Amino acid sequence: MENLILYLNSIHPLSDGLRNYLTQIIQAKTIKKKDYLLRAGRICDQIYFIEKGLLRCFYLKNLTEVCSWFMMEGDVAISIESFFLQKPSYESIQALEETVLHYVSYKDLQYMYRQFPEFNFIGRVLTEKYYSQSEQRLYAIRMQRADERYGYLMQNLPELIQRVPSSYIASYLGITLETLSRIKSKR
Amino acid sequence: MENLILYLNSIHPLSDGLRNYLTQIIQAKTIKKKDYLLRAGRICDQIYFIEKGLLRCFYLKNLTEVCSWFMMEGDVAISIESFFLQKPSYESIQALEETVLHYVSYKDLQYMYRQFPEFNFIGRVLTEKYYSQSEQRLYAIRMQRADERYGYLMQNLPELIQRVPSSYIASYLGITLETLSRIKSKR
DNA sequence: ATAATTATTTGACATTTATTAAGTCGGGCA
DNA sequence: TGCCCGACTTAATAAATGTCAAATAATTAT
Repeated sequence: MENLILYLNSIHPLSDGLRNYLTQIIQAKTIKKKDYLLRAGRICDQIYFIEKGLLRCFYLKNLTEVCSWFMMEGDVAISIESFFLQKPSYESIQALEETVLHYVSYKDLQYMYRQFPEFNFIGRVLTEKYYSQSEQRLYAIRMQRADERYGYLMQNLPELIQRVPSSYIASYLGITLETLSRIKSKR
Repeated sequence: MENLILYLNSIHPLSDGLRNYLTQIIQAKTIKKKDYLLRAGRICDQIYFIEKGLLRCFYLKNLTEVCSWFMMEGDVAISIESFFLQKPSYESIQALEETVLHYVSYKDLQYMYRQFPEFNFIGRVLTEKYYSQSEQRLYAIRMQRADERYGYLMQNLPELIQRVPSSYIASYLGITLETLSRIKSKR
């Protein structure tokens, strides 16, 4: 938990009150490989900070799973629309490795935003950061040919390709496992 | 400008100081059809609020333009990564119709975030809102077949299809004008 | 109104990727 | 050891979309 508090403090100094409050309400949790952090249909009402591990975010489309993204050490894990709008999630979040998390509830977070105005500064900066990353992904996903999208991932997040099974990478790239296999063999 | 201030106030009440400051620094501007709000290569250092009109955001890819999104009345207009990270933009923003805007500079915005903590609340809420919308777009863009992506746009933003020339819609959907034309004729 | 320009549609063919099916590889375990 | 299972690869064919070219329709300027 110290890590997380230090990180938040580096964005904007935390008042003693906020620091104490955070220390009291931040919870910890470890989930095993294949366990779910969120199941489609439920409202994402916790915001998680990943200490260690790897998660995938996916949804069902015509009975098959479509991988929307991966999250790892240092990332915040939520289902964006579900958490921000507090509506049922269309996507699920599942651990691909044993994962260590810290988290707070949506309610506690809103309470902090009201009670400790400086916390909005931190929330804003983090939201801007993840929003920027999401735009980068949108840019990458928009590349027309599959081998270009793979190349972009290879260039920018080679670690993911190592840690994530090919089937999920293919799903994320919007191609079949077979096409991914052919792209790899051509390089 | 009243509109914009009322809108901000509805998210979180503005202190008198903030309201006065805003009144002083918000600028207005009208740009004509085909004029640019931002050119690729430059840093996006203004954040705009669209009073009336329509803009497109696009970038160059192998000598051809790729449309990344459209923005209209009530939207905030920036190039996300360029503005948040204050780095040169890969995309340009151009008016598709005569457009009336209000805006403030990045510097003024940062000043307000420091000087008027409550403004972070508003900034955070708006960032969350646009982030959610961006995720929806990502979801839509990820649909495999072109006719599904078109259908999604038709369902959720039929007005765009009316106001935006087909070539830009096709570019946004990641297909050729010819394919879009065929999709339309099949419906 | 008319010509000139631009936008959209249509057709024939090429390329990319999906689909289906079969084969290979490597590790866990009876 | 050897068999079984899951993960990955390879091949043949089909479907979706792109490319190029031409025709038609709509818009703009004179």
